[in-house]
Amino acid sequence: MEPTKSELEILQVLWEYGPSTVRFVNDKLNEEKRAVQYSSTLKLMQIMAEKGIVVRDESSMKHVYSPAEPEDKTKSALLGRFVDSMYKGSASSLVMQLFGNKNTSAEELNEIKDFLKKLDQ
Amino acid sequence: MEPTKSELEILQVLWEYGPSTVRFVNDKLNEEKRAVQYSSTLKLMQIMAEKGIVVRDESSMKHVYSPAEPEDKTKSALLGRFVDSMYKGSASSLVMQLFGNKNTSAEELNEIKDFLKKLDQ
DNA sequence: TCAAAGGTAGGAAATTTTTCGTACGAAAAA
DNA sequence: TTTTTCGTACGAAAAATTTCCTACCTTTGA
Repeated sequence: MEPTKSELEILQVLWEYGPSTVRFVNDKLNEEKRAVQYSSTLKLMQIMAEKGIVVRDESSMKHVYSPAEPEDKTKSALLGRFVDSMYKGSASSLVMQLFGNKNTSAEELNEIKDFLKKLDQ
Repeated sequence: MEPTKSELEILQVLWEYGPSTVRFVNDKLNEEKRAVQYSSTLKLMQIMAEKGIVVRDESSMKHVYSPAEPEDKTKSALLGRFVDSMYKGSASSLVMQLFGNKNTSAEELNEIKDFLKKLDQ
C-alpha cells in the first residue's frame, strides 16, 4: 500500500535502526524531525500495522514493529511511481535533471560512472 | 510551496500542454487519469492560484492558468526533496537503485552514459 | 504492598485535502 | 428577445490524515 508522508518518516526510522518500539521511534522523530506526542506516533504505527505496512511483535508488552516489506522493495516502488508520474517513466530524464541543475559532487558522479561500468561487465 | 498529489496532476497537464483553461485541464484529467467533476478541478485550480502555485490570466472570461514557476525548477525541488528524504541526499544511491533492480532499457543506460560524458567536457 | 512509571487501546477532535452542489453572470444561439 | 450553454464563485460536505486525551493494564521500585 501507499505510505503517507508521516508514515514514511516512521518507516525511515525503522529502516535505519531496525525493528523498534514506539517509544524509540517517537524519540528519534523528536530528535531528528519534529516535536510529536508519543500517542500520535503510537496511533500512527497502529494504523500502519492495520494497513499491513509494518508488522507487530506483541510477544512482549513492549510491542516491536518492523517494516512488512524490505526497504529496497518499498523504495523501488516509490521511486518507480515518482519516475512514472514526474518523468513519464523515463529514468534517464530523471538522472539528467538530477545532475543538470543540482550541485552534485564530483564524488557522486564518479560513483555513478563506476556503477554503470560494472553494469556492463 | 508544496503541491499536493492532485495539484501535481494539474501541474502536469499545464506542463505538457501549456497555459490552459479549467475546462481543458478537466478534460485531460478525465481522459488521462480519472473521472473528476468540472467544479472539483475548478476549485482546485482556484486554490492553487491562491497559494501561488499557478497564475491566472483573467483578462478573458475564460481564465487561463499557467504554472507560476518553470517546470524544471519545480521538478528539481521535488526531486531534491525526494532524494533528501529517501536517500539521505545521496543522488548516487538513488541512481543505483534505479538501475539496480528496475528493468531499465539499454537505451536509457546509453543516454545516461552519453550525458555523463558530456558533463566532463 | 502500593505508588509511580511506562506501556497499549481507542475515541474523538483538528487539520488538510478533495469533491461537488448550487447560484449567478456572460455569451452564443435560436 | 429569450433560451440555452458555458463560464466563475463560493460554501459546505466528505474523506483522508494527523494529533492528542483519557482509560486502563503491567512492570518496577520504594
